[in-house]
Amino acid sequence: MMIVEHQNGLLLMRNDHLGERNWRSDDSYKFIFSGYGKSVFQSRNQGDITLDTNHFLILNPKIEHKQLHVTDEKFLVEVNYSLLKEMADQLGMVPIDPEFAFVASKNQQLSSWVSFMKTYFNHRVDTSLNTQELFLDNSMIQLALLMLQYGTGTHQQVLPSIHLPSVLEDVVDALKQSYDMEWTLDDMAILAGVNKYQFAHLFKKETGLSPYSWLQIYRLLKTQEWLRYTDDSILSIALKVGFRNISSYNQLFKRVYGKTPSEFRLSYRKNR
DNA sequence: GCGAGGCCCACCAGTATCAC
DNA sequence: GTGATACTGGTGGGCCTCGC
Repeated sequence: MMIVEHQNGLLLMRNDHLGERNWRSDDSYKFIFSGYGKSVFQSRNQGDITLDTNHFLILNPKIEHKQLHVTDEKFLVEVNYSLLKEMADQLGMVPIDPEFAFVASKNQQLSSWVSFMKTYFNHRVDTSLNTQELFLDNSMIQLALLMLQYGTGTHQQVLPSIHLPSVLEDVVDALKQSYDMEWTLDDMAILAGVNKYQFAHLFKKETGLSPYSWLQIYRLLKTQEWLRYTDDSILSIALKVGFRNISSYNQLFKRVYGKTPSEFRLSYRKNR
């Protein structure tokens, strides 16, 4: 087991005690990475989430959660609220606290960051405290930036772009252009030129989300701007982006952010 | 009374898993 | 890698509550 503490957070790698009985919650953002096989986490308000190999999850401050299962190794970084908020401000993101979506994601740059950190800490020799402090100063800033860039959340209006195989790239472009249309798995598979089983499998492997879930999350992110800056009804906003009724929109919003669209709108206006 | 939003439930499309 | 199938979760519609 290895725990490295730093003024901006904490890094933890362990191969024992991979399940937790107790609910946890504190004031930091948590970056959780699944390096070997499946990991399952549970949030008190948002249900369970499964991470496959190289998928990550970001938990917001004060989210009550516990880890149900981890394969072989737990990799977790706590990033202090103040660092992430400062980075978000410097990047000119919306003037509210970033809230990350409760979804599994995959990103090559974050996978590389984790891999580099593991190599560094597994092979360091006689590193002085000053050296380690300096290394972590920069590493935590890098992670905070990557989280804001590639973690899905309220600070974004579209899903972060990632490098995809060309067979998926065309489908994702079409979904982005026509997100308000009705799509079926068959439509997407035909566009990709593969059968729907292959397509669904590949899509999940590359993005961390199933095709339909990806589209729903994309639609949901699109609605955030309307919720913040207009007085349009929740119903009309939901219909605008392609949801067919308000109840499915409400359900998804609550599962992803732990609050309803009207609560989201209210919290933004309170903090403005 | 009316409209907006939330909750509940049955149905079915989409997803995960397993066998080949 | 592909296809079948059991399971999951999104959808649609009815009903309830709340505020105007």
